Amino acid sequence: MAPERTRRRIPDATVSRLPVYLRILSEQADGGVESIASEGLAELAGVNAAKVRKDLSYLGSYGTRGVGYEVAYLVYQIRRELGLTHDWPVVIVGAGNLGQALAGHGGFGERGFPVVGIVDIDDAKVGSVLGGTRVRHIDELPQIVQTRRVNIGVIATPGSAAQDAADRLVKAGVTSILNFAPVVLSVPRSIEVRKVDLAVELQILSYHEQRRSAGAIHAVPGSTSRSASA
Amino acid sequence: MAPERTRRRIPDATVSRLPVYLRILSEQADGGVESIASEGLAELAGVNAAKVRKDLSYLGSYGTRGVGYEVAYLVYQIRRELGLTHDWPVVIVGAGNLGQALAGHGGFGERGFPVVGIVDIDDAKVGSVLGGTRVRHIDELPQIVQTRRVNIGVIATPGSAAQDAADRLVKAGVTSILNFAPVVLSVPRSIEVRKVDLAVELQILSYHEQRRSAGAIHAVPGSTSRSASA
DNA sequence: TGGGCTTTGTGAACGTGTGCACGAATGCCT
DNA sequence: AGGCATTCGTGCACACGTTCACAAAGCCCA
Repeated sequence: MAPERTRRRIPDATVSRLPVYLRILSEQADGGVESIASEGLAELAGVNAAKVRKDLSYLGSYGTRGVGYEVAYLVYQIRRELGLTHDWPVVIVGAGNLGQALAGHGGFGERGFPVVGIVDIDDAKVGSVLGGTRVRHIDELPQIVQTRRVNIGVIATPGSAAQDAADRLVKAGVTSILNFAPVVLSVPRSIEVRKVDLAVELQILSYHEQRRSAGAIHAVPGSTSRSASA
Repeated sequence: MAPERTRRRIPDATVSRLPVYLRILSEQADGGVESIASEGLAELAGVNAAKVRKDLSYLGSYGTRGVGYEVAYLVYQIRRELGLTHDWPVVIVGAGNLGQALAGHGGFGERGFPVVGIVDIDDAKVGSVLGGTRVRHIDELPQIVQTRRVNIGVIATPGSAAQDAADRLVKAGVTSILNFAPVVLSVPRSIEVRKVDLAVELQILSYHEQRRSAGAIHAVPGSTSRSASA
């Protein structure tokens, strides 16, 4: 008895590219560009032009044939679709190296994700100030989440503490989690989890390096062409 | 016998899961587990058992029917396939917030990716010590890459400096890049690039949150089941 | 006004990834 | 030794994602 989809479902692959388009289009808008063709956007995004058109078509038909897309309007539509018309406060769990870097980074708030709380389980870390936010004890998590209406939590703890952090976030009412710990989290299915794992990324690169040195006695021929311009 | 000299190509999706299996299997080995079935590994990795078997089958047939996989041997095989039989030194470009966190993280070296250099373009940052490594000027990059035989570079600069960092890394001889800057890099096709973009991840979560609040007036029914055990 | 040029939007073909279902292989028990 | 329970390896069908190719739709200019 699934209720009718009020809105078209956008494919995951497209959703993951929309933020890239959005950033590029915003830059173009700042640079005074008013209109852009799928070809141009594709080059800047490093993808195929047909893919750009198909991706944008999921938002509706906002292009003009023979002309292209109006940058400002496209920015507005993508922002609306991604839910970026208002800020999403986030709370960071873990005030170690990574938590500090994330909080101090600044890019969060500027991009619509203000850090409204940092918590740690270690009393020694509580009280210090990171990026304008005081570190509080993890027991205060429910209060922070509820008073600041936080939906998104960031786990920046060591792997050993990540599952506990996730449990606490879920219990406090967070419904989306960005996990930097190298652990497969176990959470209710209704919770959206995304994982960023540096070790995995490096190991994937390692695979390709290994493959390169194993197979390629003769080097890849003339591959100096560039995929996109700066 | 060594039948095929041409190494089977492993699908990208599989390559990205092998590091996860590897971590889990290593933990199991440390815990004294000697044998594991695809079902068990699948649960720990949060994936389908058939997928695990298919993934592992690309390495060759290292399981025993009716029994499962020998953990230690599987660890060895995955490490070999991923090229983790030796260390891969990495160099970090950018000694800002993120670069400092990465260098100080420690997880790099432990996992076979020792940080053998950190460089920055800002003289003010040169000379300070991060995670046991002294920050050097970016002009020294070629020397570091060559003397330490570095294949992998990490870009931890602001977006505005990322393309320059990439150009310098490529020129210095690096062939794989892990990019944390929110920029689509333009590099020769022969260079392997992986991108980690916090803003993109948060915006994807935002999309799902927005969708949740837009469509679901009535909440999803009883979805408290867990996908995997801790 | 009409022809030509440009660029979108999308059907269709192709490629990649996922998951089921089942034969084949192996160990264990009687 | 033979039968049974278990688990791997994989063929197959389906879902998802990518790319091509082209008609439709718009602008510009003579």
